[in-house]
Amino acid sequence: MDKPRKAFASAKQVAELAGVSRSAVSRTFTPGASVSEETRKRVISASDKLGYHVNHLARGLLRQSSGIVCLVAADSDAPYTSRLIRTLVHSLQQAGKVAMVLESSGPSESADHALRQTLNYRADATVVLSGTPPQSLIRTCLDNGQRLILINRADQFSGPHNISLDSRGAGRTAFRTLQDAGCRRFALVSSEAGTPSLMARERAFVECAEEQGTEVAVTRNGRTSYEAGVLGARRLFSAGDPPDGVFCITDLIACGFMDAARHEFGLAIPEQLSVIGFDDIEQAGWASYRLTTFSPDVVALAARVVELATKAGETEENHRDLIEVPLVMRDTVRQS
Amino acid sequence: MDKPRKAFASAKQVAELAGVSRSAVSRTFTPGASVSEETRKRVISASDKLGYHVNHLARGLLRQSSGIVCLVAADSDAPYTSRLIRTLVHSLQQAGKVAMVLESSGPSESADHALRQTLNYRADATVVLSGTPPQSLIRTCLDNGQRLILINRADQFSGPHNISLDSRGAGRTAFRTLQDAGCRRFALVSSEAGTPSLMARERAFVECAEEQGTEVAVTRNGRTSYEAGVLGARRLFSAGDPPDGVFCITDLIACGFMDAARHEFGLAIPEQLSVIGFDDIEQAGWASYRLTTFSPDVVALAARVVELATKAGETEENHRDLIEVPLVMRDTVRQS
DNA sequence: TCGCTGCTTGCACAGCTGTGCACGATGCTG
DNA sequence: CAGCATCGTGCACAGCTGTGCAAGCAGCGA
Repeated sequence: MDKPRKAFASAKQVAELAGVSRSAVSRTFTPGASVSEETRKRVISASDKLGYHVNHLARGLLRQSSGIVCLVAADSDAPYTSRLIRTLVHSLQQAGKVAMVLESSGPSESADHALRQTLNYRADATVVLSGTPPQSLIRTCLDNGQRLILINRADQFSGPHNISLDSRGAGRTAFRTLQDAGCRRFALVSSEAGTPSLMARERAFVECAEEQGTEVAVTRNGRTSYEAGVLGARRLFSAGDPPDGVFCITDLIACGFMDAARHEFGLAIPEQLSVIGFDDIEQAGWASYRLTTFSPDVVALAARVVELATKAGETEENHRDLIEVPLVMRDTVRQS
Repeated sequence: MDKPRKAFASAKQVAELAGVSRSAVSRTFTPGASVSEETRKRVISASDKLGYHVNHLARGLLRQSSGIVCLVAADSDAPYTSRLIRTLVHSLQQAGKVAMVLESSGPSESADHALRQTLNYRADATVVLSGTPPQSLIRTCLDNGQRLILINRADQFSGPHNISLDSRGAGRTAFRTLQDAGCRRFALVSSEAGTPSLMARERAFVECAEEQGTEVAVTRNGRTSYEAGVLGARRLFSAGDPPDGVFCITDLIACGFMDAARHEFGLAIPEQLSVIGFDDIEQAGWASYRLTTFSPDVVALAARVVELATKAGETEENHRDLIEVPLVMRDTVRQS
């Protein structure tokens, strides 16, 4: 190690080694700039020798665009969320951007601190996947001209792009499907998270039932998790008048619900009990579940996000996308 | 919008509004710097009014330390990997760093391009979770003084920090546990990924069996996934002499293996078949599986990584950590 | 009152890059 | 051969911050 100080080579050093000006080096690595083939060769040769890599911090400083897109999520290890994140990370890379991931769970003070990173690093855009970031921060993002993309949040903000899955349609379709399968006593298993998209699905399901003159037993337990489904099943099947058609607001909940229904209460699915989920997580396709569920097109969603995050010009205020979510029929709803 | 140009406020503007020098602003946001209470108040008031946020790009440029830690992974949506990533992201945030996530799957050319981002952004450290980044890039990282932390890779490099789970011990414990449970015909279900840690577990299990004078049926199928387990079961149970004690190299594989064994071949677990996994993913605890498996302490692992990524001074060359992984007994191994 | 000490504060520089502008060289055309 | 367009190249500036250094100022002891 003969250079303990300057670990990274700078464009200046490359220029000296190649015998050209620093501008030439910069232009070599700027697509569309005017450089002769001769000097380009020499610059690339020199930069390879020195292991030169353009410093994106300095480039971002000058261009007012860091190339960073922030993804903020809570519970980013949940199956659906992690799939979405992975797809986004991949798509962003393809588009020449890079993803910075922030966890917004935990004490709100620390989440607040974390979210400020998106401003500190001058992210080109911020994508809010879940969780409830303080409104004040969202306001701050908007005031600073931060491009903000909210997924599945029906909040009313003037400015950010909104992309939502059609929760309303899904809730109604879920009810009709269960009804068509011959179910009579309906239930809804949810969590206490109170996310806009969860609430919308709940409301749509219940409304649709009321239109048909039917009641729905609703149970909400803790976080949106496997355990929430287990607890939901215990509540519904311990009391009298157990349901035979259940909409679980999430696949994770559905898995817990089905496991408890089968192993604790000995119920047969779909013979005695029909179940529908939402998300189409990987486990929904596993042989132990074969869950009939709504399957959002995550790739299309990610593509749309990247498009919004990348497109520089148009700041169409208060843009809204609504994506329809098809129902995938597997084996947890009785065939009529 | 009265400032279409300069979206973000700079320290200079804050200084002007507060009637102090720009240095004072800088010092206000630098812990341990010398500022009077009077000016600090005025600076903070002004910066709140302007929505000022320190530009970490410029700060990183000057300090030669960006505050960014890169996490590179393949298949980052697999349950174990996503849990590890989430834990790392969280721990890094607590330590005042921020995580940049890179996907190294896909065509090697694009992965190569993605990995260069860690150099472009002058990351303080790079953590390789999985996948097989080209050796040339690792070399480049090291040459540039990049702090590199390899997890579960037994590669021989002089320089990077290595943290590994004790695959060897796990493989041996798995065999002994199955043997003690009375199993006679052993099998190993793995993937074709050929990751160092997988290979080490395989070898240890087979070696231990050979020491006892027993043979092991080994099957490897595709990627490390649920399907790999399904295919493994089909192979092992379609041929004659089916096994009664199986070590699945991963929980994901174990889930697929168990589902196929039960639903396609009607086998009872653990009565006719004992299964052990590795990773202790969330699904391993679900009622449908209740899998006996090895449970790495992800939180401790993450803490160690953060410690290595943060500690500035000591560059103890070629450091190696080996973490023991306890076996969690659930219900998939017969009680003797 | 004088000298010394300690705390603040401003100046100026460094850190690395992208790009407008001017200038020189080169090739093409009449 | 002259004039012009084209292309490549270097200079210098901007973008934003952290910090060493020197200077100013107040306080305190003799």
